[in-house]
Amino acid sequence: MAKSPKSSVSKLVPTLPSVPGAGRRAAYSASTKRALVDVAEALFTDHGYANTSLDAIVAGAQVTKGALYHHFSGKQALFEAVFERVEADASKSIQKAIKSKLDPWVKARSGLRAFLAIVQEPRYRRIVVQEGPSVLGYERYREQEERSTFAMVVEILRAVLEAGQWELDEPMVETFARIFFGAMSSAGESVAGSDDATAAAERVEVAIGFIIAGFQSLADAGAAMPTGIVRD
Amino acid sequence: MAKSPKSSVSKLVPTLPSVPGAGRRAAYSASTKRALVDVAEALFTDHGYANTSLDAIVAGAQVTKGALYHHFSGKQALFEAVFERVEADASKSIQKAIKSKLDPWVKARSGLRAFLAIVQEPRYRRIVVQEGPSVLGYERYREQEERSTFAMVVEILRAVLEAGQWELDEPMVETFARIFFGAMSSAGESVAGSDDATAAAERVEVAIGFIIAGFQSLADAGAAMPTGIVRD
DNA sequence: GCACTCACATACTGCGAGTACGTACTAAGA
DNA sequence: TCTTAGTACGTACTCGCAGTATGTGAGTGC
Repeated sequence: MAKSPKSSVSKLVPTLPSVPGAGRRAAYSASTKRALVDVAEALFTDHGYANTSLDAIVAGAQVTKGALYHHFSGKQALFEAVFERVEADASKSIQKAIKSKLDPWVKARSGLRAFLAIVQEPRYRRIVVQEGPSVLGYERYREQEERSTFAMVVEILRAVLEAGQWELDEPMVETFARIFFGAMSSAGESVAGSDDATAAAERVEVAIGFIIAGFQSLADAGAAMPTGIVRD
Repeated sequence: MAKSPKSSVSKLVPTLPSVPGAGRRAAYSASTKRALVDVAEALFTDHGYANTSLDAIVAGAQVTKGALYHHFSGKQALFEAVFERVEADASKSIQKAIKSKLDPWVKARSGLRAFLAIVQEPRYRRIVVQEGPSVLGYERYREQEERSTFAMVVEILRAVLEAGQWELDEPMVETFARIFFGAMSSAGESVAGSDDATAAAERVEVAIGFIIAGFQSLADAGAAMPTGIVRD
């Protein structure tokens, strides 16, 4: 039967070649792939991964399951594509906020603000924070974060440590980064879930600022990073 | 048809009445319900929520879907029962570790150790940390945490603040608690995912200990909690 | 001893992910 | 320009699984 796919043409024809792998063919292909990711992102954000059917996604993108399974190996792979894009956007946003900042403390504060803004976006909360670990599995989730948002935290942390004349070995930097990253994520949730997001964001800034102030206080007192573990 | 449920009898008969809502009837009922939750916990932990079929659960518990749907409204409700039990156990474990500790700093350190131990248990990682937010949805997840593990953090934090002569309003305590809770969860993950869990746990203790030291340093310097927000 | 209800068991339905296969269009070579 | 190969889909199906409708026998209160 197979009626001609007139519908697929109707979904915004891209300004033809424009891409390296030129040719109308490749352009159309990229277009449908993007359409799938776009629709999937919206539906996953609104209804969650489990409550979003592939039928709904392909209907929204005006294609069929054949197209979907041509571009992605399955539902999870599609989710991962969405996940990566959301993460990449977040990463870029933070990057933009912290570059050009020279003072590491200012850098840290700017990065925090950028992150707090991002974590209030529904798509980031739902797709990355909420569903990410469950859908991708912890391993893949960690791998993804490692080279995006988490990398930003590490970068900022290194700058701060260097400025504070502190020396830490790699595992310890990693540990501190984890702690800050977790603190920020959780704090971000509290901001996003709050009635007055602005006020909540300020409280978080104050709280983390206080922690940082504690660091500075230690630095002023000439404290060294503890190498041993303090027992009761 | 309905062959007599000889199988259901074979799954460890409970020491009969023992419960308030006595009678063999209630005892059997409670037994099968527990069996369902037990098996579900094991399977959810091993294979995750989505990859665990109800058929597998009822098979493991030696009952049928009829029994499951008699006790629970659905798969999600069963998961929630498992979730609550895991959380309750964790909460008890921490409670046990911190009660009897008078010094608030010691209390905090003990609580941290207990938490780091718990977060290394596969069932807690998988069911609470990884799948919880996604399966229950963030609202229900938060509600559950609020009155268990998170409550412990708040309790400890209050003790520390009181000892430090610091005064914070409620929202600010909440904010700090969120931050610490997030830091600990994330740190716990890093511990659980590490090759050498013991060493990783020590690093986390050192790192958080350092943060706490910063607080103490501020306290010694007679610092007040900042009420305003520091701009760049 | 009888009615009643609780605690299940059985059999079925519908939805949704994944698959097998067919087809139109297109880019490249002759 | 015609052929040919492969890409980018569309169509139609299967199978697994959550949820449902309904039956039934063993306690329990009277």
